[in-house]
Amino acid sequence: MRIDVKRGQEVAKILLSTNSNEMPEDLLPTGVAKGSREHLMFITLTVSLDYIRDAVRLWEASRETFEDQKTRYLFDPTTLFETPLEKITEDMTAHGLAQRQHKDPFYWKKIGETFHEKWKNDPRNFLYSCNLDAPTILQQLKERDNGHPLYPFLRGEKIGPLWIRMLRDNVGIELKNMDKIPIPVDTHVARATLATGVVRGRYDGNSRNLFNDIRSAWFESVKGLKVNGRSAVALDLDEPLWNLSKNGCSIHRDNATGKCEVYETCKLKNYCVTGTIVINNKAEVNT
DNA sequence: ATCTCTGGGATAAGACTGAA
DNA sequence: TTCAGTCTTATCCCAGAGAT
Repeated sequence: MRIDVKRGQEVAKILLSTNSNEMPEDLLPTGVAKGSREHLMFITLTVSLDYIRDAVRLWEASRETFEDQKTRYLFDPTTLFETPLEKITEDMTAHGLAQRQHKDPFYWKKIGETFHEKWKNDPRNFLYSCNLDAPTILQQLKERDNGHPLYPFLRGEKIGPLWIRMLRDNVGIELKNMDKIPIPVDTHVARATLATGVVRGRYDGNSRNLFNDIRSAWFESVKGLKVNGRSAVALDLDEPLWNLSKNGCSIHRDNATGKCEVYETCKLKNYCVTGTIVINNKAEVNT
């Protein structure tokens, strides 16, 4: 695969200059103050389940769970620590929050327990212990206890950087060295990157190597660009790329023409490439 | 003839595990 | 460290049954 940095810069420039669209995580549960500890817990625990499922519905289910007095405790680390797994499982199912009926509640509880036991019930203590340095936070998420991850689901290659971005964009926490954090590559970011030809060529195999190329592509492409008067970072492209694919590149994109349903109005239509783009747990690309 | 419903099969998806 | 395989369930698609 070839990484076209020049093209990446042009695409990034256009994406950064367009108004941001709403993301599934932007809506707060009623009664929660932006930037509060409750908000931070809401974002932190919900994002841990933000994979292999419809993101819009996940965040909806999580809001409902928070707004229900009977299940709100699921967002408090100390109560998670004290509550038996069976009860947590039952309550996470009530509003459709748990999709994988065993794994989701088990790891949700585990994350809560870690914040209870290590960080006095408040993830902000964890962030301060990392000196609010984004790369340190990512690295510390990998910590294990007797071989068991302390932050399961939060520590992954996609979720980790996604959490960092949400800390900045949603919770409003300023972190250092954000330029060192890779873009969280999910199917949408991958499809948008490939459909715009920023990474292109032939690929058939495990998607991991391809995703590495995509991360490099955006690291390189944002260099020298500005957004809101500061230097742009790769994370700034997560939201626009995600929406680009969600609303376009992945909806009935035609391999032969490269066009999708919103082609005519898309600001990036001049960058559409033709050819196969298939992203599953394997990737098949020929653009 | 046309609809609604049901169930089976395939598919998608990212983290995790364990083997190499 | 890398790679292949496992886990898990909503959703889509389609065939066939049954209802109108």
